[in-house]
Amino acid sequence: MSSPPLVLDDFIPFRLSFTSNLVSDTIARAYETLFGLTIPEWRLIAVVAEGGITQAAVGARTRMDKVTVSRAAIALVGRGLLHRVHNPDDGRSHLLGLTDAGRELHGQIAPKALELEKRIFARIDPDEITRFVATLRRIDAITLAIGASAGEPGPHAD
Amino acid sequence: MSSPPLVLDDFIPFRLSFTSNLVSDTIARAYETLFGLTIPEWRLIAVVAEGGITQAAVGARTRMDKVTVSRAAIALVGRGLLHRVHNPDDGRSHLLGLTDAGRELHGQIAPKALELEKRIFARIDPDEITRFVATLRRIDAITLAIGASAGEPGPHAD
DNA sequence: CAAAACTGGTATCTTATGAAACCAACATGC
DNA sequence: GCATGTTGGTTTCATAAGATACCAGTTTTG
Repeated sequence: MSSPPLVLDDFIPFRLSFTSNLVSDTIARAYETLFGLTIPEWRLIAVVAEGGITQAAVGARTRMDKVTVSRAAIALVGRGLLHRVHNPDDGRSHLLGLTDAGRELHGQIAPKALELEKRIFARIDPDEITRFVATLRRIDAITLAIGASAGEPGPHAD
Repeated sequence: MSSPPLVLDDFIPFRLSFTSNLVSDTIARAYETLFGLTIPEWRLIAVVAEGGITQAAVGARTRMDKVTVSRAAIALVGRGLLHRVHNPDDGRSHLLGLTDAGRELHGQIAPKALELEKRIFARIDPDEITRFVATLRRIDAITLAIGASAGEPGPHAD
């Protein structure tokens, strides 16, 4: 009845976290030095660039804490990269959008991000990557289903 | 010459971080409520259980910051779960080991961790998991190789 | 339409994490 | 044996993140 020995090195949640942190740190460093952006800020720009969206929606899509989103938004508005327009459908929320400056920054940063991604993943067989991402999504679904009955908080780095 | 559009949802570093955080948070919550342990503390116990080891070695294996390791060690020693013996080979470092209480706690926690792991990954085909972990390790190797020439800091959650 | 319950967003407080400075114990070179 | 540099570990300080409480608008229900 005894369990198999637990070897941290083979413990999947550990491996997942390990790799994620490795990649995140590498990328975070690049964003920081290249554009002076934190991960949440970068995420916000990326999501808003895909179309006008409210903070709540950003939180839902990225799983960032709403406080984190709020702070990132304030910072970016302060830097003139983001603007808000009153949401006609809901007086509480504002629709976020990129300013010209924001759009321009996004124009610079997006290719850079894709390049970074490529630098890491280019050496891996495309099929393998496809399967890998599919597995990630599967894990998401399962974990969300489990977490729904327990607790379900949030993230940080890329 | 224009890049493909960047969709955050398909950006692999984001997906990786997303899933990692999801899993980490679920597990962290369990450790916290069940055993009053933080992730670094739990990691420390897991690694030390595999054999006497110094803090520096823990840091190398888990990629935890040495400060984080230090704090976790202090906390666990304070709780009587860990003890240190002078390292005969090096007067600066101590060898960490589990106390009886620590060993007992580990005996409880390890199966629980494996069970949690199982709960998430049991529904996925074993081959798929094997490939998934292999890809994680491949990404580690690549990222480390890249990061070696740039920056290379540390982690947090499981 | 007023009271109750809810939701988007922000301000405040607490805690976790990393950077940097620091101390002690090695290791080398001379 | 002693200056110089390095490494294990802790303390201190700055900051990022989440929990909580809160406010202002919104929906519900009676």
